[in-house]
Amino acid sequence: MLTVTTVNVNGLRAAAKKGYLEWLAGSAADVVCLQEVRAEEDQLPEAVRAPAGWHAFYAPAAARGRAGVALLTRQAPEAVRIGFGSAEFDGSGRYLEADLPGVTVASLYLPSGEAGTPRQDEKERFMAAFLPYLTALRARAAADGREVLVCGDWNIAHREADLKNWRANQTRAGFLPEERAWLGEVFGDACGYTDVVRALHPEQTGPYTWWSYRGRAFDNDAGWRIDYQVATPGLAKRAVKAYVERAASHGERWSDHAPVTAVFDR
Amino acid sequence: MLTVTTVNVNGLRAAAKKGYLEWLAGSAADVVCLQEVRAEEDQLPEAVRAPAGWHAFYAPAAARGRAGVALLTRQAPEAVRIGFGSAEFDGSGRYLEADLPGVTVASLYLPSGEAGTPRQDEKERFMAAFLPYLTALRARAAADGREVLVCGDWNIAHREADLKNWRANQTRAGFLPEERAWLGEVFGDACGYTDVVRALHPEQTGPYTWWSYRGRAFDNDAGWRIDYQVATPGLAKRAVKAYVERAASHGERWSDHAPVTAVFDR
DNA sequence: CCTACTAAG
DNA sequence: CTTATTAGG
Repeated sequence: MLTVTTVNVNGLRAAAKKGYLEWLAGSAADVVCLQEVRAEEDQLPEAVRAPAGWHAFYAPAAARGRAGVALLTRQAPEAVRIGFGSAEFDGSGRYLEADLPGVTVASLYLPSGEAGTPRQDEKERFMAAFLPYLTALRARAAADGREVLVCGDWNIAHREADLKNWRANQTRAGFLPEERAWLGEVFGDACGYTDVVRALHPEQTGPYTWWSYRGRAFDNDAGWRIDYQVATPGLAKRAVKAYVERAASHGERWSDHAPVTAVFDR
Repeated sequence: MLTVTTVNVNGLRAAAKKGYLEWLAGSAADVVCLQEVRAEEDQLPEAVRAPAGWHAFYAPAAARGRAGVALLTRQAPEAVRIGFGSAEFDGSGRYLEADLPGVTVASLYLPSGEAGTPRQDEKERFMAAFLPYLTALRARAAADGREVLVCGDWNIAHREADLKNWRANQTRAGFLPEERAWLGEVFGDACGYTDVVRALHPEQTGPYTWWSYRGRAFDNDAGWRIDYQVATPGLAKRAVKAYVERAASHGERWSDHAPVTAVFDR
């Protein structure tokens, strides 16, 4: 079995003060993908930076306190790589991948965007550069006899079932038609990846993975499913279980996102 | 009797959440002078902006969240003026005065400074501009048959008894020789004001009015006396009592400064 | 609303 | 250490 969890921690230092380490201690995952670390390695307490029993790898953003992805693995990876060959984004703390036996696992933090602003243009540039990489990655992995799993905060809800108020959000970043279409391409024949959670739960609403801190979004379950495990078909077929930890195992919420876990047969 | 209190609140919004309003409700003062309000009037809850039973006047800084002085009076003043005729400082939220029957009361927040930096130059420019104003204010008030009381955070400890570790602080802003000499001029014959608390307690160490939030300054009583009530001699002679509220009446500390109160005979 | 940053104290 | 700011989410 291979168990993988992905979670946007919304600031690893803050999360660690609110229960992240207790959650991690109770996790049975083999690999944990983190997004929005928002810290350099040397800003993290040792127990947070490299928890006992884990190998930890970080891809911080050049801008202090912004973005940042990480990977925790129980077994040492064969290789770890930062970025996806983009001059603009490789130093932005948004993509990190590790080769484990038979599978490449990546931690992705796609830009959030904001409709009608330069940050939406940035998101679109990221999407434009990342789709061909995903296609090439799948081809490369297939040639090597490997599977691929790209976990993270994709900052796009794919379909109407993936967010609470889809009608009101059709003009908001994260549910724009062009964003949904782009994610459709990721899951389409040419690119060829599978949405692991949706494949196992095709009729379910959500499960949501993010609830804004504004208003009473969490209490009202006004959530979005924007965190995904995106797998090559051979790996997706081996998925036996997938779930979102809406209620943290240890009391309070330590992020505005919830951990998304998938279990794969070997 | 006229009772006047001055206190640097270090952010009125934060102070209000920690006990300032409860302290004010227990105050017997006729006039309260506030410094470091750090808010526009419209950023303050109504109960904080204009507490019941008080007339409230504000002189905010042009830079949001910086400096800012205020005056609370139980009786409506005859007049209220912002600034002291300085193009550089009148919009900086550092000086506000009100005419009450027979006395002009001012709330002053002198720049903090930092030795060897441009902020120390700014402090020195303020001092250079403010001393002649104090002299003129006294003359003008005398001609009108009024007394003057300039209350506030002067950001200078006058003598060795006015801070805990004077030896270690001789090169630090707030106890530099030129700053001490300048305050000596305020209290000297040419300018002619009196340090009300020191006049009533000539032999006492302190009483300190500020303890840094850094380290354990408050617990160790490593304080400075930098908040003063500075009066014309006729008013200073009427002072019957003066004290510093090191322990807030209502439990916890709501500022790094303590209220300084003086009671004057009519 | 929340987490970072930075300036100021 | 604490208060604000701003940017980003």
